[in-house]
Formats: sequence, structure tokens, C-alpha cells
Amino acid sequence: MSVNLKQLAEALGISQTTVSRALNGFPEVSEKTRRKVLDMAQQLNYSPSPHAKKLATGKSKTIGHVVPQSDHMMINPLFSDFIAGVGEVYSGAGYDMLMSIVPRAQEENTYHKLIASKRVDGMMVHAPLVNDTRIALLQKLKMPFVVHGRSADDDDSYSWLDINNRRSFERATRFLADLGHRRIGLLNGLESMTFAQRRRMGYMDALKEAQIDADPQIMFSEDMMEPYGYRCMHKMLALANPPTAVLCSSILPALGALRAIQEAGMEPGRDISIVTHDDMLSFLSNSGDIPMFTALRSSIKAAGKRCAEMLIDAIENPGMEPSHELWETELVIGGSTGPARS
Amino acid sequence: MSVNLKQLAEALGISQTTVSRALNGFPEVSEKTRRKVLDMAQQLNYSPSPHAKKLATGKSKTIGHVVPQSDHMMINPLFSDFIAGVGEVYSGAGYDMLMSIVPRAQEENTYHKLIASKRVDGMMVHAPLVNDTRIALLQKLKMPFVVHGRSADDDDSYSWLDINNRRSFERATRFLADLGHRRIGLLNGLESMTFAQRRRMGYMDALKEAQIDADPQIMFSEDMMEPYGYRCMHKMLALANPPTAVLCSSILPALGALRAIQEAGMEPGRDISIVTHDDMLSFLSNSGDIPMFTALRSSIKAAGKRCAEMLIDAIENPGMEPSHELWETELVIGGSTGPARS
DNA sequence: CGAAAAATTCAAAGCGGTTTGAATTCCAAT
DNA sequence: ATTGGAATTCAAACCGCTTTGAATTTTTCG
Repeated sequence: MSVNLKQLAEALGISQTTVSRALNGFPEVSEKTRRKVLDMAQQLNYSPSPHAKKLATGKSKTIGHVVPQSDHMMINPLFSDFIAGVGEVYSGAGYDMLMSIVPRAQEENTYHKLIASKRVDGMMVHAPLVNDTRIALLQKLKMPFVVHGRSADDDDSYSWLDINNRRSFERATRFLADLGHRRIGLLNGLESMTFAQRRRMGYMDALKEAQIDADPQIMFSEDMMEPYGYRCMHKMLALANPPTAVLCSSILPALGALRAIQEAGMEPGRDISIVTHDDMLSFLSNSGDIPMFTALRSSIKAAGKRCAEMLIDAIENPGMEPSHELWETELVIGGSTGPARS
Repeated sequence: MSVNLKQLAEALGISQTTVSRALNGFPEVSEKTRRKVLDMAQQLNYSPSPHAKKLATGKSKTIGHVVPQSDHMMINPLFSDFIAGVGEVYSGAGYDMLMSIVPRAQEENTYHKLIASKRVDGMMVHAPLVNDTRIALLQKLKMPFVVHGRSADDDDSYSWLDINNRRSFERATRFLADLGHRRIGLLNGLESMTFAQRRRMGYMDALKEAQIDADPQIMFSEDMMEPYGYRCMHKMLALANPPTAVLCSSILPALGALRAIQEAGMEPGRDISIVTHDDMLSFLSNSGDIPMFTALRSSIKAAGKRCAEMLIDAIENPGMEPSHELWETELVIGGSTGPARS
């Protein structure tokens, strides 16, 4: 059914060395032999054993993703869209994706093991924390990696791809302020993640510029899930002085907020405005001529693709300088915003 | 930092053979030597090379998942919860998860390659189709696998875990009929998948029993996404004779339907009833004292865990009979259902 | 034509484990 | 003290590929 290198070499009456080199495109093998080898390989249905190859070369053609279990990430649908993007690129480039789902406590150990055992040639880092130990660890172990997001602002010693969260939220907040809103709520993500911190900064920047005082009563920070949006919106609507607009960190809490709003008999875009960050989750499309939500849009799947490209680049060109990409989001006007009612 | 078997053997002044056997728990090594070996291994921080091991044994301790890209599955958040469950079990049992995201056209070829190259010891099959070629393929190649779902009803020649979709939907439909509803809409999943077919049968069974004629105008079958629920609900509400209740195949379209209902100024549970299948997606919890939706509930993450256990069992005990589990769903009464208004 | 240079090809030594078949060691029984 | 068998241990082959260093063939050119 399928032969190994030795058999292939014997069938050709040529040494294994030459066959191996012919197959791997080494220059010192004559075109004539290479043709013969390639033909015979095809004919005998030769396929190299990845295990043997890994053992011999030390390279695994595999990229690792370690996901802390019971964290709110795997759990998070953003993750699957990101993985979808990443995975397409990997398999296009002949890389395997190794996914480890481990308890938080074993996370660091898992990195060590994956690397020590040479099971991976590179790692993708998700959802960086404010002071993320994974980055230091990977740098110490000299393992190529790319971070989706950034840890500290000024640290360019590793490769990352991020969106301009601060500018994005500043822009959205200003957009609302320009519409006349003076009470703007914030349903942010977990502020232990750097992206959420930056978003809040952008929000604060814009408030300050518009000379609006921030009010902790209408600022929240939690995991970006639907019920969170519902619960907090509900709470805000019960205030003596409810917001006339809210800014959401993801379309999930936005849906929750929408539910609370509609339940209260209010109409979004007229009675209250919503702007949300939109990761373009494939199962929750916010599109159409007039999208349901006014949104800051940036495809998380596209980010996944680009991260994968960057990582493969780094793996295949060791010694390369780290690269960085800061993507701007697009502000799409949808049906959920309108002027403040006076 | 870390040694290999040879170095470990040398340090002990013992042959590699014995060291290997001591480490792998063979009976023919004396307890005294085993202790010494284990201690020294610990001390020298020995960790076996998985590549070498794979090459020597032919086993990979890896389980493969191939996900067709641009299919609506990766895309589907159900998938990530399932993977979360599966992944926990894998890493607990020392297995790696290999995930391949490939174009539909390369799917079959990917199975062949993964198996021929011995990169995986078993495969998990997602979302079986009505006549699924993957199953036949895996059987032919004698690769252990478990199907999440079932293909044909009467085929017990492979291992699967499924929920009783037919009974579940029959029960829900009857529940609505018992509440006096005579016009019950169906927002089903894609009926090229077997689970959706079974759900529809259950629905039809109950309608028949209640002597209600099925009406194609209020029966839909699409990918289970939010906008789908919204769109179809909107359409149904515009009918001269709109349904008084709907049955949804997932909480995502249920959310969409809810949005349409609220937008129409109606109140769920009073003006119109919704029952939905609930996979207990971790980011969309439908819980609380009175859950938002009346739901047929079955944790997809728990299913993932069990599937993983079954698969590992099958891998480690070759020649085992295939096993099957048919889970019943739980009917949880939430706030979205009430008697039909007359 | 012959020697030096260049282009190919090769045998053998890894990579780091497992496993076979033979060689030792140990111990009870003669 | 022998001896035979059970209990341990070992050297070497093997898994399938890459790569080094030497050998061979081909080409180039005085």
C-alpha cells in the first residue's frame, strides 16, 4: 500500500541519501535522478513518516495552542473563530495544530513540556494578561511565538498583532458624545486582560475631551457573555439617571443589553443607543444594508489568519526581528444609534 | 537540563533495555533496580522523547479532529464547547489533540493522510451526515473512532454517543400542544445532518398525535445562527395566521426569534411561547431560578467529555465491541412558555 | 590525454526510544 | 558442591528518516 524510504531506494537501485535529497529539493542531485525518484515515489505511493522525520530533524511542523480550561476563553466563542482562521493557514502551510486544554495550574508546566519534548515548533498566545508570564517564559526558552493582543504598550521585544483598542473606543465614545449623549455606559470585558484596559482608557479619554465625568455606576467589567449584558443593562435602566447610550465590548453582551432594552419597551436607536465592538463572529452576523448594531468592526478570524502567517514566518526564518501589527477598527453605522433625546 | 535514555542508563551503570523496562513498568525488572532507575530519572530530569517513542512503538498518543473549513461547524459555537470537554479528558489521560482545519474537498484525503502517517491513534467524528462516508472510511482503515451523533438509526457497527433527538422534540411539541397550542413553528437545524432529521420526526410525531396538520409555512431548516431565528420569526409573525408557539433547535436562533418577538412588541411566554434545545453553551447561559427559555437541555461539553472517554477506551482496548450511549434531554420550564391565548 | 575541479552519489552514523534473543545471576533442590 | 530453572540483565537490531564525510563519476581545461 505504501512504502518507506528504504524500499523506495531499493526499487530505484539508488542510495537512501540521494533519494532523500532528491525528495527534499537539495541542489546537489541531478535533474535526471530527481525525476526518476519523484516518479517512482509517486508510483509506489511513498509518504515519509512524520515521526521519523521529526526525530531526525528535531522539527515537528506543529504549532501549539495551550488553552486554560475553565477559563472563560475556550468557552468564549471568539476563540473558535480565531482558531478557524489560524487553522486554515496552518493546514495550507503543512503545519499541524496541537491543542492542549489544561487546568490553569498546569499551564506553565504544559508550555515547558511541549517545548522540552520538541513537540511544537512555535506557540500561539491568546488573551494576554497585564503582566503575562507566558511571554517571558517563551522568550527564555527561545520558542517562536506570536501574541494575539499585547501585554505592555511599550514592549516590542516579541511579535504581536492587536487592534487599536484605545483609539477604537475613544472614537466610539466621541461618536456618541457628538450625537449629544452625555451619559454613556460601558459594558467592558474583564479588565485583567490588556485589551479591556485599553478600551477603558479610550472611553475615558473621550469622556474627558467631552468634559463628561465618568460614573462608576454605569461602568462594568466582566466576561463578555450575553447574560452579563442583560443584567447590567437592566440595572442601569433602573437608575434614577439611566444612560442614554452604552458601549459594549462584544456583540454578546450587546445582545443581552438589547434584550433588556426591548423588554423595557424601549426602542434601540431611538430611546437608547448602543455601540458595540464586533468581532464578526460567524454565527452572529451583524450585517445587512443597515446592520442591527452600530459597531466597531474587526474580523477576529482574519486576525487569526494573520497571526498564523506571522508565526510560520518566524518559525521558518529564525533570527527574524519581531513584527507587530496594530489594526484599526472600522466604525459601521447601524440601527442601534441615534441622537440623544432631549 | 534534561537527559535522554542513554545518558540515564550510563549514569546508572545499567543497560538501556533495563532502564526502559523499569520506566515502563515491565514485570521482569527487580524492585530494587526500578527504584534506583526511577529516582535517578527524577534527579536527572529525564523525559522521554515523544518522537522517538512514536517511531519505535508506532503509537502516537494523539487523537485527530478534522474540521471542514467554511463549513458551518467550526464556525459554530457548539463546537468549541464540545472541544473544551473533549480536551480536558485528553490531557488528563496524556493524549494530545491534533486539529486539522481543511477545505471540504480535502477532508477525505486528510483522514487518509493522518492515518497512513500514524499521526493519530484515533479520530473523533463530528456532525454526522445522513450518509456519512467518513464512517465507512474509518472502519475500512481500522482506525478507532467515536461519532458524536449517529448516522443511520440501525447501525451499531461503530461507537457513538447521541442524544435522543426524536423523543426530545416529540416531548417538547407535546408539551406545547398540551398547553393548548395548535400552531407550532419549527426552527430546525440543517436537515442534512441526522440530528435535525430526527428532531423533525419527533415534532411530526407529536403533531400527528395531537391531530395537528403540519404546515410547511412555519417549518424552517437552516444553520443554527441568530439571524436565522430573527428572520424566520419575523416572517412567521407576518403571516395571516402566525404560530402561537415555536420550537428552536438551538439557543442561538431562539435568541434571534426572541428579538423579533420583542421588536413586535410581544411578550414571550404570554403572547407567544418558545421552547428551545439548549446545549448549555458556556457563554450563553440559560439558567437562574426561572431560566429565560423553556428548554430541552443537554450539556454538549459533558457529551464531549464522555465521547473522549469512550474513544480512549477504544484505543487502549483494541478489539472491544463498539459502545453506544443515547442520552435523554431534560425539559426545563423557563419563562418563555405559557398557555395558548384563545 | 591527464590532472584538477566540480558535480553526484554513497555508506554509515546519528536521532532516542523499544524489543528480541541470548547471556548472567540467583537460588532452591539434588 | 552441582545443577537446573526462574529471575534479571544485557548487547544489538530496529523504527524511518537526515546528514556527515568520503568515494565516485563527470566535466573542464591546460
